[in-house]
Order: sequence, then C-alpha cells, then structure tokens
Amino acid sequence: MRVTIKDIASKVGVTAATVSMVINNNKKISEATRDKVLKAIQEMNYHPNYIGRSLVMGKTENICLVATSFASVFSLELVKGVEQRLCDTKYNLSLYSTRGSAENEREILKKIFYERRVDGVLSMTATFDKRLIEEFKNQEMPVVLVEQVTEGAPCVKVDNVKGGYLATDYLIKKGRKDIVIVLGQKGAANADERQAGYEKALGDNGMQVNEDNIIRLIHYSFEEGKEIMKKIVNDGRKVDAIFSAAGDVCAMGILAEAKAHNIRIPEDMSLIGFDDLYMATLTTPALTTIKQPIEEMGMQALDMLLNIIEKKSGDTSRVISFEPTLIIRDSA
Amino acid sequence: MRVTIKDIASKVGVTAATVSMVINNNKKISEATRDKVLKAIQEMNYHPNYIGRSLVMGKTENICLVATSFASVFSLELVKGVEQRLCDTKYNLSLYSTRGSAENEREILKKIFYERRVDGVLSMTATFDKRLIEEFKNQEMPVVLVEQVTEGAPCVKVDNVKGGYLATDYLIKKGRKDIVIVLGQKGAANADERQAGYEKALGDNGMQVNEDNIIRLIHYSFEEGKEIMKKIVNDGRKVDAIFSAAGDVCAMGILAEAKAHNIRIPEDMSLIGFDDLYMATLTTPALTTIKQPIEEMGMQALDMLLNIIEKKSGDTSRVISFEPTLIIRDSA
DNA sequence: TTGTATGCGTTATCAA
DNA sequence: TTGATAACGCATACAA
Repeated sequence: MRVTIKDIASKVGVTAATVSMVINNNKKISEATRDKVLKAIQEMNYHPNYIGRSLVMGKTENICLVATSFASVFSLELVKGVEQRLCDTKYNLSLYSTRGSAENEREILKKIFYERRVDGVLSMTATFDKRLIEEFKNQEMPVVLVEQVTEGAPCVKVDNVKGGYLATDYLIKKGRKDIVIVLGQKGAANADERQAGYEKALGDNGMQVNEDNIIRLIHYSFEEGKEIMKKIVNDGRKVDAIFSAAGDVCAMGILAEAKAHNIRIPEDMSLIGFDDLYMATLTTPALTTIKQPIEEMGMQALDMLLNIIEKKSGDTSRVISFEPTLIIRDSA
Repeated sequence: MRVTIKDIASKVGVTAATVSMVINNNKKISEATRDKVLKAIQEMNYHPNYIGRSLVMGKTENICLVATSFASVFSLELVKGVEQRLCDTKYNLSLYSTRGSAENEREILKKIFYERRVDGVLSMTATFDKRLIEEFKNQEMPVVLVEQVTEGAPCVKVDNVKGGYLATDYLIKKGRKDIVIVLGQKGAANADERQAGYEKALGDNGMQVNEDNIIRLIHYSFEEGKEIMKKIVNDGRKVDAIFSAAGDVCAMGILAEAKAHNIRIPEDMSLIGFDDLYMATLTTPALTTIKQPIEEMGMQALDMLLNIIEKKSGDTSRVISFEPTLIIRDSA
C-alpha cells in the first residue's frame, strides 16, 4: 500500500490535519511536532497524493496546449517557449491535438473544461469562436489564444500586417514589378492580415493589386510550393518576385521547382519566405524571410495564462502583438 | 457553481449512486430511469469530474512522456507517434521536461510516481538506472524506456550499431578514406552503439580507427555542427567524409559551414546525417541519412505501456529494436 | 497549538 | 432495481 497522510499521522501520534498543516507551512504548528512530522515524512518517503489535493483544492496544476496537430515547426517552437517558462513553476503541460473535424475539435475543448482536467488552456486551434469563449467563461476556465484574435479572450500574435508589408515593400524597393503572394485560405487570420500588408505596400508605392498574383494553398507544404511554381511556368507567366507568405517550407518548394526550370534566384526572380526556420539558411541561395519570434510568443502566452489563473490579472481582452522582422539573405 | 452528479440526481429524483451507474453503463438500471437520467445529463450539460473519478478509481487516465527537453525534432516526432495512438484511447498525454541536472531529473521522476500524477511513464531521459527502475516497480508505476536499455524495464529502440555500420560502410564503398564521425557523449547509449557500428565497418573493410576522427558534442544542435566544421577547416585537416551520427540537425550545421568555406558537397566531402527528419529533403544538396522510424517507435512504446497498465502484459524485459535504413540522397 | 468534523466528486458494497 | 453509506487522500473551519 502506498503511504498516505494518515500513515504519517499515526506514526507520529498526531492527526492527519496536523500533518497537512505542516506540509502547507502553517505557522501555528510547534517546532517540536513540525520536526517530528518532517522526520516521519522523510523516513517513510511520503509525497502528498496529487489527486486528493486537487479534489479539495479545485485545482489540477495542469495547463494544456491545444492544437490541430503538433507536427509543424511552428508548434515545436511554441512548445519550446512554453516549456522554458513552465519549468520554473509548479504547473505541468499537457498536449491535446484535435486532429479531425471542427466538430471533433469542439468536443475535445468542451471535455477539457467540463471535466476539469486542467487549470487553463493555451489554444492554437481555429474553432475558437465567441460562443466557445463564452462557455469557457461560464466554466471559469482561463484561456489564452495564440495566433488568432477573438473578442473576449486574450491573445498573443504576430503583427502579420507588418510582416506582409515589410516583405512586399522590400521587393518593390528592389525594383520588382510583378509580385506574386502565396497565402493560406481566406478567413485564416494570418493569411488575411498578411494579404492586407501586401496590398498596403503596393498601394503606398502607387501600384495596383492584380488578383492573378494572389495564390492560395492549404497545407503550407513543400509540395504545394512546387506545384505553384510549376503552374506559373506552365502558364507561361512572367513573374519577377514571389512572396511566400505561407511560410518558408512552401518557399523552399518554390525554390526547388524554380531551379528545376533553370530560373535563377534572385537574378531572374526574387523569393521571400515567412517564419525564418533555421533550414532557411541551408538552401542555395539562402532564403530571405520574415522572422516571427515564435518562442517568445510561447513564453508570453504562458505568462498571461498563469497571471489569469492566479488572478493577478483579469484582463481578458489584451492582445499582445509581436513585431516581425525582415531577414535579408540571398534569395531576394 | 459547476454541475455535479448530485445536481443530476436531485433533478431526476434519484441518488448519486444511480446516476453513477447510468454513466458507467451498469445493466441493472431500468430503461425508464436510465432515460430520465440521460435526459437530465443532456439538459444540464453534465460531464463527470475527472478528479473525483480518479480519486476513487486510483487511476488518472494520464500518461506522461519524460524527456530532457522537447525542443528537438526527434522528441516531436516521437510525440507525434504517441499522440496518434493515444487519440483512440481514453488516455491523455502530459509532457515533463527535466532540463537541468541529473539530480533534478531524478526528483521529477520520483514526484511523478509518488504523487500518482499519471498511470504510466514513457521515458527518454538518461538517468533511468536500475535503482530508479526498482523504485518504479515498488510503486507499481509502469514505465517504458525509449532509446535506452536498462535491465528490468521494457524498451523501444533503434538498432544503432546497424545504423552506424550502414553509413560508414557506404562511405567506404564510395571510396572515402578519412571518415569523421560526430557523436553524443560517451555513455549515451545511442552514441556508444553508433560508434561500435562505425568501428565494425572500418574493421570489416580493413581500415584503422583514428581517434582524431571521433568528435563529440552535447546538444546535437545546428550550432555545434557549425563549430565542428569550422574547427576542421581551421585545423587545416583533410577530411573526405563526415558522418553526423549525432543527427540531421547537426549535419545541417556542418553543411552550412562547409558552404561558407566553399567546400563542395559531395564532391569535396561526403556528408551523412542520422534521423531522416523531413527537412533533410529540403537542403541543397539534400541530405543522405540514416532513417529511424521515430514515429513508429512512439506508437510501439505507447502500445507496450498501455498493455502493461491494463495488465495485458507483465513482460518487463522486452526490448523492441527497430531497423534503421540508409536513405541515399545527394550529400554522399 | 492541535484535534474533530466536514466536504471535494465520484464509485462500490451492501441492504432494502 | 435503487438507496444509504462508506471510501478514496487531502485541506480547512471551528472547537478544544
């Protein structure tokens, strides 16, 4: 049998309540009994059962990170940031991946707070709408959103408008006239914002938006990047720059396919990515890209969540926006 | 206030026990009351509190993965595998990172089972010695080791000797004479085994081991890879192949630095990595590497753990070894 | 300063 | 088929 608080109590000759008070550093306990209890705890190798404690305290000391999947470099970096901050606290991290339909995602999120498995939630999922946030509030379950702004919940994100602007403006200043932008699906916050930055930069420089220059993809993948470049070549289009606002991996696909068609980069065509994954330094030419401080975002998101959990802040409408930066390498 | 089993009971006009039996599909409940209870559960949006259930059941339905850090692509791939299997079960995954000293690591591991936070442990940490395994056994806490064999605990690993052999033998067959191997610290199971494979391949081909060709690192990182290559250049060494048995990420660092010094790969020097991360396909040249089926290892490890937890198997000495394969691309 | 009593939300045993 | 009761391990208000 595992040793419980009662075992300690009976060994020392006090009650469980006393032992509990010693554990929780209650000042009203005499030195003498405190020492005896502590000694017994040592000897019997006692550790308080976390489930018992959780039940009475109403806290699990667990927080979770929810994402559609953890297969991306983005989520890895985020986990890194969260983890780094978490190790100084008493909290543990659980990962919930909601692979599958939006409905399934909703179910998982609901389970999380109704079953009280965690004290707070960090979410990178898409289905976090106002209704769901309302339910979280009703259940008093703190939540911080990452990369997605929804009214009523605090959020950590990157200034994607600025990211889109920086890249586009740089290309224009380099003399590029016909700039393709590759984006995720319409409606995805990052895609819409980056597009807005792209269009603003064009406008500020007295240029028109050409709808043909807006290309969309779904998985942000290497393969899609190749397909996009292949189509541009097959269509016989003359394009002097591509801004892969859908990330570095896609940009790498574009690069690979461009090489296969003997298109020289950056001489014939400029290429800019988004993310600044470290492999962006490894291609030839090395990729010019927009850097997002993902790890810092993870830390910040966790800090916000812990503040809410521990009631140091009730501010549920705070949006922290990180500044992206242009990293100039060889591809543009 | 959150809705509990009692709220349902009083609403329907039965006791909590009855509601509990309905939830747990006890057959002795009449259709009539079952329906009434189910309806109330729906209406009041009731979900059983997981903490309360855990306390009485003595199970948390949580398993954890322990690693020094989750900042590596290796651990992420493993998480992917585990996660994929886990989503069909009632279990949840927690991540514990034990960054810091070995002593700290020990403390965290002990906490895990003494506090009964989880039903089972998957461990990738180094400090899992016989003594610790003994403690796990005493506390009836199931554990499966990943990438590390220790007597008394089941384990999932890759045949690293073979991996080391495959790469080295291939380089020799390609006519390389002066092959550097990059390894983790002596004592780390994967490092020692890969080294053994390297030395066996040299021996089988009638070549001598040159101690200068064995280089060690700590973090398996991109930066360390760069440092290693820089040092080789600065020392004016003539090396015609590097086998980064410390992984693809390190190999990428080597690649980046080699490029910076205009060393052509594979013409001037062959380069082989280890892991087969998907980014290995994205570099120029694409990386030749030893593939470990990391994701499958994660799935297998989880299956073993769940079998032990659910008492379907008590076999604590099983070692499952996966076969690595040589993936030939452009760097060697 | 310490003990008694109670409750956290659930399941399980037994009696009705 | 259902209800009453105890139990899981711990923390806390109140009494002593």
